[in-house]
Amino acid sequence: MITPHLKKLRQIVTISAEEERAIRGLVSSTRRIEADELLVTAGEDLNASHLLLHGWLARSKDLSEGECQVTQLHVPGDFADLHGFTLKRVDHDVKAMTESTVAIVPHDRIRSMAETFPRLGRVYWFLTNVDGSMHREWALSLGQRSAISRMAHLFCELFFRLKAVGKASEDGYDMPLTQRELSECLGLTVVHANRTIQELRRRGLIELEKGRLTILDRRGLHGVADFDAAYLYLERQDL
Amino acid sequence: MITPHLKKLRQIVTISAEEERAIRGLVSSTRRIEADELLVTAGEDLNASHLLLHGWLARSKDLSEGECQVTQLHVPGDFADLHGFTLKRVDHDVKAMTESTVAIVPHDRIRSMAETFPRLGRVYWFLTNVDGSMHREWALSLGQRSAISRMAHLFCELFFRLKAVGKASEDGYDMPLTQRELSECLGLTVVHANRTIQELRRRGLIELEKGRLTILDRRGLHGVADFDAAYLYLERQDL
DNA sequence: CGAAGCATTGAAGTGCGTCAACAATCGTGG
DNA sequence: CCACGATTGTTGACGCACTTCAATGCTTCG
Repeated sequence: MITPHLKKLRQIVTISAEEERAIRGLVSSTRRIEADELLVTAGEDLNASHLLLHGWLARSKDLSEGECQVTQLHVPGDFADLHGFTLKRVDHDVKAMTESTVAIVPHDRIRSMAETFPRLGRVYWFLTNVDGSMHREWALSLGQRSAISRMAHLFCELFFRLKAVGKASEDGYDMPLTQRELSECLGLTVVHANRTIQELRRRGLIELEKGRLTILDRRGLHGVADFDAAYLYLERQDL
Repeated sequence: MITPHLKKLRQIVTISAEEERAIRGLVSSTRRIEADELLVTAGEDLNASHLLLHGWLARSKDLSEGECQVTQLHVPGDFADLHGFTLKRVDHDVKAMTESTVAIVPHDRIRSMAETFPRLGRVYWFLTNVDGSMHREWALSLGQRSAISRMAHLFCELFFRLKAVGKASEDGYDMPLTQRELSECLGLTVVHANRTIQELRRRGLIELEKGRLTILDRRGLHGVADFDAAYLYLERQDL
């Protein structure tokens, strides 16, 4: 059930059988949510975090006038709001981009796991710090990259992250986001997101249709994006 | 010496005498660095983190063409790279905006402190999660706010953060950043940053000269910024 | 006193936004 | 199975916020 999460962890650190039991013991129950449903609302009190088992989620923030910015996307194996363990209330919404299933992880279980297995505590601290690293890369995108470079960069990031949980093939992956949702990740209008995708197609870098992204020229896409996967910290860590 | 840091912590949680000793024991030495010097370089291996005692630092990332984005500013009391404790190598530079003094905190000391005082471990985990929250707010700024709103928002954020360590007065604070550095925080060109500051002045919201920011109309500045301090998590926490 | 960095200004350009219409696709119910 | 409305994708015309380039004064400091 939490297989993608364990798969992701095991690429970073070795997990003993005992630790695996502790991790599996974190989950109290699961919950299914529909596309567009809010899983967490900004400001609400939390006593559990959500581990994504199936589907895609997004963290998003709104301005009072209604403009929406997605600050991170989540794919299976990700914790959508592990930082809620220490923050208790979170500064953003978590919404479902597709119909999804999440595992509910009560905070008191994380706490006792971290006290029993300090190394696992550091592993989960590490995961929230990788979230921070992704946020910084997105800030770099939003502040300095052009629309086409931002779009390319997002496609590259998702490719690496999905590959890490076995959800990408060599040439692409299933992409359930609409152009509106992509535009909310990239700080663009829908219209310009559309033109940007067309330009990526025209340059022969990608194909995107019927919920599937095909990367035709990975080298070229990385070039446009100025992409370097180091900020994802996918390789083995000593924690 | 680490007074601003303890002052900041004590607004969040109560610190016992024993815990205070542990915190003071984190510091192995101090280091002074000149303005514009790099304290940490993206990708280098770290075995210590840096607690800022005096001065201002910035986390910044560059594109290969040279465009620079500052992803966070640091004021006294902040850890500039506490996330390096778990990441080991960091995805950004840390550079000095002014002449500064930092305390060197070896990672093995953080580790043993977190194992001896699990609650302090959570407090420091919390601090890195607040960094994440600030990153998300900056992403919202960069993606959705106009230039003037972004600038106003940054001034508001710094006011609250400096007040928390006793470095702001009721009407403003010392602002050592040049317009170029401000523009790097906000994803603007220097020229437009200049025009944006002038517009804030013209509206009677701020004064800015000789390294001092005076907030003439806090209500008005918050309005332009669409500012809500909740994302800074400055109030008391139960950790 | 001169050089270097910083702030300011003007003029012109452009990447992306806005508005509006239409086409394609999808989900749903009859 | 088709009809229907709703959502999503696409296109064109036009506008504007911000950029670019270039020049000038202002400050600081050796």
